[in-house]
Amino acid sequence: MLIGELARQTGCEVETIRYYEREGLLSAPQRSASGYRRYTAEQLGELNFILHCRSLGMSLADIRNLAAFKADHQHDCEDINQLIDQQIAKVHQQVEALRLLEQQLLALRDKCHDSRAAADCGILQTLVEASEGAPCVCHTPFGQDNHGHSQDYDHAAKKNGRSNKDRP
Amino acid sequence: MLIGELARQTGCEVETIRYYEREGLLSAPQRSASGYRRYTAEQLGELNFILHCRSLGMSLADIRNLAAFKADHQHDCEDINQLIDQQIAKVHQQVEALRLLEQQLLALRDKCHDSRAAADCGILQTLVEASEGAPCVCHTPFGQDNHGHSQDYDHAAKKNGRSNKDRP
DNA sequence: CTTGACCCTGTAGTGACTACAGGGTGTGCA
DNA sequence: TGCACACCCTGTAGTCACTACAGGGTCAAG
Repeated sequence: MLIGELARQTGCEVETIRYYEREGLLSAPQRSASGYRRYTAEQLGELNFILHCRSLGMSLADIRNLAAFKADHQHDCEDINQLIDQQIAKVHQQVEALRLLEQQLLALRDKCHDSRAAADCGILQTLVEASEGAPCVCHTPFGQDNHGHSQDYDHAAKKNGRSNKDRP
Repeated sequence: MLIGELARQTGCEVETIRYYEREGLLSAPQRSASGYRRYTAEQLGELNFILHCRSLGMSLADIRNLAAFKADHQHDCEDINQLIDQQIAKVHQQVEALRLLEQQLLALRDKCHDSRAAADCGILQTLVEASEGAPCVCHTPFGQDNHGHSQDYDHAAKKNGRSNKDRP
């Protein structure tokens, strides 16, 4: 099977497949006389494994590790469990950070519901005052006196990633 | 004030400040005879505004827009409200996607609690079977018969971002 | 013989930084 | 005066997981 067929069967883009090969995640396939990649069912499984792990939010480095464990049948699976535990912890932290963020944004949003001039906008005023050192509604949503900003916000929200599906 | 002092006062790294200037978010400061950047209190406020917005998860592009609205006092603040609404929607989506992810990982984790050989590890087995087309516990956590993987997972978790705080 | 779909390599772009290299400046101290 | 050392400068390249081209080659059908 050629790379385009593999792409169709897995829903993975051709260029992503080549990228995984370059990164050493996917084993290099045999080549036809003209240099075309020829994939087997085994490699289809390999790619599906990678995609499944990716859909669980694992990094390519994690997947590389997992694949190594998979190849080494005698390896103590405690390492696998740990990898999943770390992934759970990471995702859990992100959920918590983002939930806090959502609360902060909602508190900020509550500062203005009208259509006024920017100069009178409660949201903008709140943001400007916060930048001048005032305690801000968005970072003190529950009346706490916390100076500075949330310490454990880890920029999880900075990537507004999109899947293949919601692209036009 | 020199750039190092501004960095200390804001908790922002020197190189990030220069980056914001390059990106046009922070106005270019005056320079000393030897070319050193000299910042005023106004620019301190400007940077704090940016950092505050960043801590709310806004992109630099959003912050650029917001700063433009801020400068144009007569601008209808409906645009500001909309920007915050979009940010809330984005964060909310990410929270939902990550919560689903967490459930999936927990379901997977439940497949193995022992210390066995990798060949017998329930987690690994589940992942391998899933890559062979079997319905997987992690992507059918509630007994549904959903083929393929979660459609609205938007790679929110793929950036395992770290803040300044948790670096060694 | 041409068309058009497919394949190849290699490079550059994304976002929001971060990390250097290789140099210049400013201040304090011996 | 010489030197150490902290600070500053520009410019470039790296991070992650792709994505998008450019510029070319291959292959089957009509």
